[in-house]
Amino acid sequence: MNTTPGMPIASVERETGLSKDTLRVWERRYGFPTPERDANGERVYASAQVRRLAQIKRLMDRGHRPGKLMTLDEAALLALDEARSTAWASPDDLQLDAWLNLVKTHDSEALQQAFYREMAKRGMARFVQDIVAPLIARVGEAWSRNELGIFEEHLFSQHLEKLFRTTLANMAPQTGHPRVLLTTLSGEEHTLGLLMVEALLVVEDAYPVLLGPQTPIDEIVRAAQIKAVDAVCLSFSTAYSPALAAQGLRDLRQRLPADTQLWAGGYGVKPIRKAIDGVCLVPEFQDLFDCLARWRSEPGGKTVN
Amino acid sequence: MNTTPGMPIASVERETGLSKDTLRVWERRYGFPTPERDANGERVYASAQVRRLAQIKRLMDRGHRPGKLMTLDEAALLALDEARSTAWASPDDLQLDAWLNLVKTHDSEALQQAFYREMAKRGMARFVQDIVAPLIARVGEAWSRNELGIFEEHLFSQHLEKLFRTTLANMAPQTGHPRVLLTTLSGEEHTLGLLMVEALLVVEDAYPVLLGPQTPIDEIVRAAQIKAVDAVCLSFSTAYSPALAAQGLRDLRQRLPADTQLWAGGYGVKPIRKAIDGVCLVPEFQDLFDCLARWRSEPGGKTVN
DNA sequence: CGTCATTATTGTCTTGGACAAATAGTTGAC
DNA sequence: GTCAACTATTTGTCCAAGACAATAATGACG
Repeated sequence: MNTTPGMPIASVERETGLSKDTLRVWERRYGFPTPERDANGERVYASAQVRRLAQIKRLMDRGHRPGKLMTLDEAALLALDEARSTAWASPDDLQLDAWLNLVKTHDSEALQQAFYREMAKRGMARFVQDIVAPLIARVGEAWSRNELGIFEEHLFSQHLEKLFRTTLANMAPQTGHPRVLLTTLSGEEHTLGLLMVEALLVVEDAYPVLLGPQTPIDEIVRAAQIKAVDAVCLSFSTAYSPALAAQGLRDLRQRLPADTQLWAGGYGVKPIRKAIDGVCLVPEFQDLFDCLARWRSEPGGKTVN
Repeated sequence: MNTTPGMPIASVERETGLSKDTLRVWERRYGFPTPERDANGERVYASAQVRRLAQIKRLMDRGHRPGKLMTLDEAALLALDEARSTAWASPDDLQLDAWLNLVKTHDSEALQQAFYREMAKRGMARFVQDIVAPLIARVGEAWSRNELGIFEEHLFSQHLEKLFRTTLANMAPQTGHPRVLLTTLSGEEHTLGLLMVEALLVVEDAYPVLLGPQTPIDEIVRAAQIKAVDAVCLSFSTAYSPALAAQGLRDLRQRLPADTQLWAGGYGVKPIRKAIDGVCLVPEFQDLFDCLARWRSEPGGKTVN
């Protein structure tokens, strides 16, 4: 029996990354979503609507506004999804499509081998920028289009995690500058971004200190002092609310010593338009090298205001 | 003169893990916390109260109830923090104390080397059961007693993750029976338990499929079918509500094919008294070997596709 | 001492209103 | 035509007080 019982609002919040408040206010303003009610009068969302909400969230992270998206039908939303895929055509696109297919068909061994081969061929920096980052975006898009499920996405993530962990273990740096603390704020649980940054920093002779995800702000401050790092680098995925990210960065910047730099990277910082004082926004991996170069050009690593 | 002007409710939610709703209802019911208001009438929490909220949250995770905790003063809370769970001494206890001290003093290199040495000495199975699992419990206790911070706990977890990932990568099994899917339910984000189980399964010639944490139930079912596993193994940490775990296990058992076994492990299943039909509870690692042996002795277990 | 029914506790959901930050649209000066 | 400043709209988050179901604690009874 494949009955679709529907989910409560808390599950929808977890699945889509849209807050309960947002879900309720959308229903009030736009007339979408239209959840049923259970015996207790609480919202019960049909799974088709949850999928659509996730798709809308993806499109919003790309810059579209909810007011416009709500008026569109299924076909129009799908057209918007397709639009960008074709727009960003690059020489590597065919290869990425082939790999996306390996993900869809759960061909774990072929995928793993292809990863190692391509990393050896291009070197770490280009591998991360040209292959891994776009492929992660592709997988996310495919997920939002319901072309693959959470299962495939998790398996894909596990392969990448394994790849980076083993590669990094073999590179094992015990020295280098600057020393960079890698973590995320509470609520951001994606680790892959941190691993990619760690790999890039290691090949650039920096010394990353990987702390894992979800560290409260005052613990980040304490860790930065104890580990004597020159910079703190945070990662934000698309799911993280830009407003929360900006607030967290301001909080952290205030408590962190002035001579400790603060970098913020990942797709989640792209929607942040307004620059935050004393925070270096790193929306693309390329910008990470700029941050690194800027630190190295400064006298003694001291920040000059 | 307070250097920290205070934080909005969203930041407190992020820092403490208490929902906005909970924070507001506590204020209404118990008269704590007592945030100031800004010009717009929105709550502004003093950092001292945020620290106290975090402390209360820790005590609640250990089983205390908020209604009692709210009436206590600073000293009484600290007394509860210090209160120790009954620890029975074992020959390895001194060694565990020494290692806990390495965690407290952030001596990463010494800890890592001690781990590898001890694993080589005892073998994987005994290393996991006698050293890693008790040490994780120790670290959890020390954290709840405020003897070490989230920073130290994160660093400790990262070392263990690195250890297991690299060891597992080198063992890299491509075959073996039974095939076991490893994951957690949504809401349980701890991965270390899964990695330990994976290591034990590999040395026992089973074939684990690591899916990572937080897979929705219907995706677990789909993954089990596609990967043609003989069993699904879930992990629950102490933080996970036993009632939620039991409910999730019943739901999953109902949707999973009858010939696919369901194992549930971790400290989180210990409080589950009532056996669940068709679910094998694995509170200790030793019980995992029993499950494995039982599968292998069953007539259906020997059939290889 | 265990088992069942009752009572207390506690987190989450509800509604509808309000407002500030961000974005879009408009006007005017150069 | 370009850029700046001003106004209008959009949009996410916060607030209040009430309600209820799930969990834990308590008491009654065999």
